[in-house]
Amino acid sequence: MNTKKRLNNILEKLRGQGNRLTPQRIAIINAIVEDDSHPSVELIYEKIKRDFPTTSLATVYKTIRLLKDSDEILELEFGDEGSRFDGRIPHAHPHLICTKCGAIFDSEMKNFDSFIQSLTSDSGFKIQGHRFDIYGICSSCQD
Amino acid sequence: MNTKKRLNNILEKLRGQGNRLTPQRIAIINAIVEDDSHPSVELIYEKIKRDFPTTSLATVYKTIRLLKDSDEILELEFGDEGSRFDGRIPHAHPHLICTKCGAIFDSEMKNFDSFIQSLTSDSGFKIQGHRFDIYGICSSCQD
DNA sequence: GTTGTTGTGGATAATGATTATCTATAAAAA
DNA sequence: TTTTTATAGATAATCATTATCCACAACAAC
Repeated sequence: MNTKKRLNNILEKLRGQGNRLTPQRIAIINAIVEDDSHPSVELIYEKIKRDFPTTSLATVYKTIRLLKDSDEILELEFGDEGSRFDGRIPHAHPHLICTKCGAIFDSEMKNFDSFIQSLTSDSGFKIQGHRFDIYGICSSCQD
Repeated sequence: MNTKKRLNNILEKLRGQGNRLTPQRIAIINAIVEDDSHPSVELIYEKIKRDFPTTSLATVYKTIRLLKDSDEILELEFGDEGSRFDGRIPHAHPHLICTKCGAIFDSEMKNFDSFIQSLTSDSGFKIQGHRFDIYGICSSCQD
């Protein structure tokens, strides 16, 4: 699905839940959905302020929360270093994280869910989700 | 390696690095090393206070930092909910986390490192480590 | 288009786990 | 025993995130 279509789908879903579609909100959602770099809150905030200079950081946080509650983004928490967000692939999947430049890359793996199932089959767990981060040095930073 | 032997190994390593072995420090390290429940800072703190009632929370944090810097414990950060610690298996490995009772179980998997290598072989990453948490309901909580 | 209702934006205080700071004291060496 | 200096304990500071407040704008009804 292309970005514009996904944006409209999300806006419609939110409207259907009784939320108002303010210009700031639309701008924030659009910024997240079109960005595949797994941006931080601060980065989204800076981008939005170009068009809406009076935007508050709280508004960014509130809109992100809205998207999370609707399962339209994936939050990757990093403790002290704050969170990064995946607005393109909202379901859990492995990420490759460069410890040098901070870049985050998606690593879609077919059958990853079934892999987890087999890994945990003898544990008696009823699996609900996961978080899989792989740390290393990206190819660019190795040069 | 049994717990007592591992405790002595850690204490010797720390002493060799010029650190002093205070009774509080030994007690904290022992508490972490003998506990396979992946305790929180607060839990360790409460346990230590039984024998050393005047212990400060800061001392627990400082000792944990010491162990981390020596790669003798694994910290599992959970953002708001604080950290949990694996003092038995200090290297990265998958964990099963019960979203109902909060219990954390180890999931040692042979060849997990080579699995990661194969998963990331076409990414150009030089792998350094990982974090793999699997969320679900443990067998006890399903009853 | 106008009006009325109410959810939202912006500013800022509050939160809470973790860290930094400071000084008396205890660990280790001589 | 003495001396040196790292550590324990108490507490303030930090910082990402959340809560709170009210003026205002989004949307529905007319």
